[in-house]
Amino acid sequence: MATKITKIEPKAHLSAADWERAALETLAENGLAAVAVEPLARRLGVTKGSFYWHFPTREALIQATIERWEHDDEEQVLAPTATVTDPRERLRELIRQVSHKRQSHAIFAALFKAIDQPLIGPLVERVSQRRIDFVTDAFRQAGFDANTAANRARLAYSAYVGFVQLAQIGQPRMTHEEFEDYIGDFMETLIPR
Amino acid sequence: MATKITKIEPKAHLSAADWERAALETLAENGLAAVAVEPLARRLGVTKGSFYWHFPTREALIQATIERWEHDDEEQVLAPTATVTDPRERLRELIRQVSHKRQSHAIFAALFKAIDQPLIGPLVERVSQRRIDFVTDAFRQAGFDANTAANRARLAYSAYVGFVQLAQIGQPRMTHEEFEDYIGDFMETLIPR
DNA sequence: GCCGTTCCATACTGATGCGTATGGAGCCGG
DNA sequence: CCGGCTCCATACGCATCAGTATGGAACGGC
Repeated sequence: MATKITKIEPKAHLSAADWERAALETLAENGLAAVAVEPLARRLGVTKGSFYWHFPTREALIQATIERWEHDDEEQVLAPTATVTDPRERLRELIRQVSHKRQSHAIFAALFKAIDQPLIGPLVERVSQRRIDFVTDAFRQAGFDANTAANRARLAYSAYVGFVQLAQIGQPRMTHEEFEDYIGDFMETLIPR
Repeated sequence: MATKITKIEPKAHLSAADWERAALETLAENGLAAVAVEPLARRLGVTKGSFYWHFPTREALIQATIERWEHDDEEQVLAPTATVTDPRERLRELIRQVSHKRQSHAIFAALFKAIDQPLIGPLVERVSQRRIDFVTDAFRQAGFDANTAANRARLAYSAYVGFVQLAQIGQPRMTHEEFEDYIGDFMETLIPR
């Protein structure tokens, strides 16, 4: 009767990867603070006796979880669009790719909320640097001088980060069409023709 | 006798406003979670016996603190620039005003981190809506149609929110001059001439 | 000087989390 | 079929924080 949030139940035996998956989901849904041993154990239908067999500490779980995420994320976002040769089209493709990954947005927003944590701050910094560099390169190849390209990349990435934050409160109360229109204006404003 | 982290010490008697000030500072420095009764009491050099005389609960302190902030913030940011008649110049003035308020950025970032809290989410939503509306109006007066103005305002506000977040990790590792240059490009890109 | 109000200290309870210690159930190779 | 390995349950200890109960010090009005 009591809302148990999200219990997953099955599976006789858990693996470390199971804990990491549950941790990432909980991170996206309820933030890093909710990635706690006992609540996770309840969610998985076991007790923390199980957890401490797979991981030495909570920190180790978080470490493993975000490392996996960092790896997967780069592989699925930057790498595919990097193959587009035309820099403007590459940027547009990146924006199209990124703008629809809602689960990814939730995770990224949760990471920003925990940016003061020792494991999370450096992570977000690494990821952000890579992404900004990626976008900066594209703008340079599109004809901007180094300085202007860096500024434009900062602006674009800031807008992305801000959007992800605002999406949390449904602030841009937009329909799907309005959103597509926004993305269109976004690209037209930031990417020169 | 050992001084704890940022102890404020003096003052024989505290008022509710003293607690609210300490709460806002702690919010900016260490986030909402750090706005806890006992740590705050330690910071103020008293015990929580004092706190519970001034406030019925921790939530009441947070409520009072953010209400004061919301009021002061609107009065000090939007109201002054609203008097500028030319819409483009009004936007530029707003950007200039906002871009240098570091304490305000820290508070706003902390609020976003706690956006899932019942008191904070609606607050951020109210404030964001006001600001976006303010900017949208300016863009419309600058000649944009309603739809494009709304999109441009969303973009500008998202970039602001994202910047505030990124400033936390010193991500835009910029000198003062680089920052001014960025703000210049920011305005040139988003505000038509 | 007495007294009540203001402000705070002390000492609880209860909840929740991390981490540890230990034992026990099930399965698998010998 | 038995000892050992894997995986987990149970029961601790320890810490932190919200909130309560109660008493006490200082101070002003009378």
